[in-house]
Amino acid sequence: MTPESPQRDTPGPGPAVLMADVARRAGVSTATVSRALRDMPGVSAPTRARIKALADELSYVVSPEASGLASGTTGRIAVVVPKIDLWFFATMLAGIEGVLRDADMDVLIYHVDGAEERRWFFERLPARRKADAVIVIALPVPEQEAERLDLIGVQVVIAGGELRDYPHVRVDDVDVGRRAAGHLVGLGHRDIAMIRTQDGEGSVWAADRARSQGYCEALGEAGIPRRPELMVTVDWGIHGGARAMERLLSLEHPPTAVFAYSDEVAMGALLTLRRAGVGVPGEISVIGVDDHPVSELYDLTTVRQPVELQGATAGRLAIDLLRDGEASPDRVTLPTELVVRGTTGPPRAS
Amino acid sequence: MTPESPQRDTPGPGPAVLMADVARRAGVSTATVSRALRDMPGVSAPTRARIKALADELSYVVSPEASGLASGTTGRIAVVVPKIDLWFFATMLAGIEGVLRDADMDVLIYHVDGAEERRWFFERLPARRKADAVIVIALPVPEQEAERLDLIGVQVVIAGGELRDYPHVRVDDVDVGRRAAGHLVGLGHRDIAMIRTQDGEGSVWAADRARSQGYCEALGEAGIPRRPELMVTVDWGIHGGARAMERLLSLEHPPTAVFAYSDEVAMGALLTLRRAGVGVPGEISVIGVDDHPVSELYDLTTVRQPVELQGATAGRLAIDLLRDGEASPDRVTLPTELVVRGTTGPPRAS
DNA sequence: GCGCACAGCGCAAACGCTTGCGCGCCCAGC
DNA sequence: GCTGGGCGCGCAAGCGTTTGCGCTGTGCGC
Repeated sequence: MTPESPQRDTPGPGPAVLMADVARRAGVSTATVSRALRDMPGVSAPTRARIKALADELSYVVSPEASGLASGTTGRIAVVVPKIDLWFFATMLAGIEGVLRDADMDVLIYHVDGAEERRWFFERLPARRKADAVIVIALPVPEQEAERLDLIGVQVVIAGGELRDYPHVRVDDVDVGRRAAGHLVGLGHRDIAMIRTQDGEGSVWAADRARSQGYCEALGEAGIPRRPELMVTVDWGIHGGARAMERLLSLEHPPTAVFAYSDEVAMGALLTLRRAGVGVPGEISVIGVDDHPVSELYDLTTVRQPVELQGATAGRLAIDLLRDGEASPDRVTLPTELVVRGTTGPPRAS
Repeated sequence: MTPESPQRDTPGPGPAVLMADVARRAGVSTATVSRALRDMPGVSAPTRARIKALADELSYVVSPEASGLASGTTGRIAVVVPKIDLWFFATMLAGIEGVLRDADMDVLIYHVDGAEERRWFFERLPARRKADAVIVIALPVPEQEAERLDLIGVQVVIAGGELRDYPHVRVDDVDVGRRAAGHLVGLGHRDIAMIRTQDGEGSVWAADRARSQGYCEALGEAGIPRRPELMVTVDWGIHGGARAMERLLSLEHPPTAVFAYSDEVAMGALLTLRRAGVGVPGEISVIGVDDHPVSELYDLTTVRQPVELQGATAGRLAIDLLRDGEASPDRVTLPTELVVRGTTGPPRAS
């Protein structure tokens, strides 16, 4: 009779199967199992195959804790994301998650929404020691708080913007603004408004500032005098856009064209225009930024930016940085594209 | 003078400070430091205070890997989320993240979008051994795949739906459907359509099935004969809603009211109606589900469901389950609420 | 005045891996 | 036939915490 041995062939609740179990059944040491499973040299092909098959059969998975302790690595990447319920950030996150998953990295998220949470995050740095790298999706951070990121002790990558000297992936928002306003100028508009945005706490984000600058530059190059009252600032989102448009319509000389910070803002503006019975683009043209999934449906002219790709690129950057130490360009600017649809046209012949 | 070139390998103040460092400086053993920092008994108040202050000063943080290895716990909770770029899921995630962060738990996300990724996820179970619990945000899973969740070896909680016998947090979607359709019936409508949805791959999700059932029940109770052609199924989202409405309008006897699976679908329907010049609610009433942030702006009547709260509740449930083993009710149904706004009204007197 | 209980703390054994090093063994080259 | 060099693998020392247990010293009851 063979000595009674625990028959936990069928994995299930109960003590997890350890590397030692695999090693024993394979008749090798745990060292060899470890090397075999991670495709490290020093294991013959047959042995490696046998071990892998066995591990598979026992549905063995390494303990990330133990592995991490021993190797000094976590296999995780932290992602700091503000306003996760906004399309832009969620999509960016999806892009990041995709490449990280393909690289067998886990994704830890830190939702940092608002100034208070931001302060808390940078004060406590809860991500410390928990990941091999940190990806921060663009959010406004005072220099003083940003400095604390160095304490985190791992690579930091910025997605969708820039921060200090950290490697980043973004689009050229000044160019975006110039392009959008330029399109309107090219159509013959001279009274061009811009709807700027701020978050719920009144902070203007860097992307907004850049797009505004582009807008100003485009008007300047066209020799169009600035009309400050055509620049309105509202809270993000559809609501803000709607309110902004109301303000613009109430002007003595309303604009003939509007450049909205984002497509969502533009949709809000469109809503107000429709309610007010103002023809688009007959009386007023509208252009946004993003190419939000529903923009096509609204026939909205926009400057498309590759959001998911920005996330994916940032993820890849983080991984490369981790592996090669110093690889690939570490300041990436992705291209944008003007998508002309039905909400922009020449100004009404006056 | 130190001609030594600047080391770029100093991303932080040298090697991380360990518990042993804290212990030495405090003149105690690491055991005491460990207990002190985690507020465990066996440490005098003065000692504890001294240790905490010191740890703070050295900005010490425990190694999650080491701590995890020793304690057999990870301090992490995995969240499985489909379609993270949709408002519903992102908001649910935000709710979960909030309570978990407050409980000092980290959140690992697994974006499982589509059948292929789903199969892959349940086949490999990449979350295994990586978290103390898993929260699955409702997605359709074949029984055969769902069974594999047991292999994960930790608590599983379902948010926004049900799955097998796992504890869950959700709303009563049958009731939601009954309520929405009931509202329309109450207004006097008899030709009530429903726009159902499927995901990009043609699967109808459980919530949709439930709401449809509620719809049928409401009509049945009112003695309204079913007109199968009034039940159309389209892909999620605004686009789907728009297309569905087009189909309904092309019917020989179009409905006088439409119950859309969600607010986003309803918005698509509204868009089509506006384009077609159909008065709302004059000629056709529209009701959705969710109370999406922009629904108010569209003056959309809807059945509100507490999305973020569902997430938060699921998170809390997971934590309680972890701590007390078996606490609190583990099958929670949150209330919904009919929000009557401007897109529903009595049918046109015929 | 003698124990006894208990508070406060240290010792050291896990926890489950990774990895530097060393030891056979087989084969090729002289 | 000897030797040198790999290759394939095992040994064992960590990796930084947690935690059961044991030790000391104080205060209290009798």
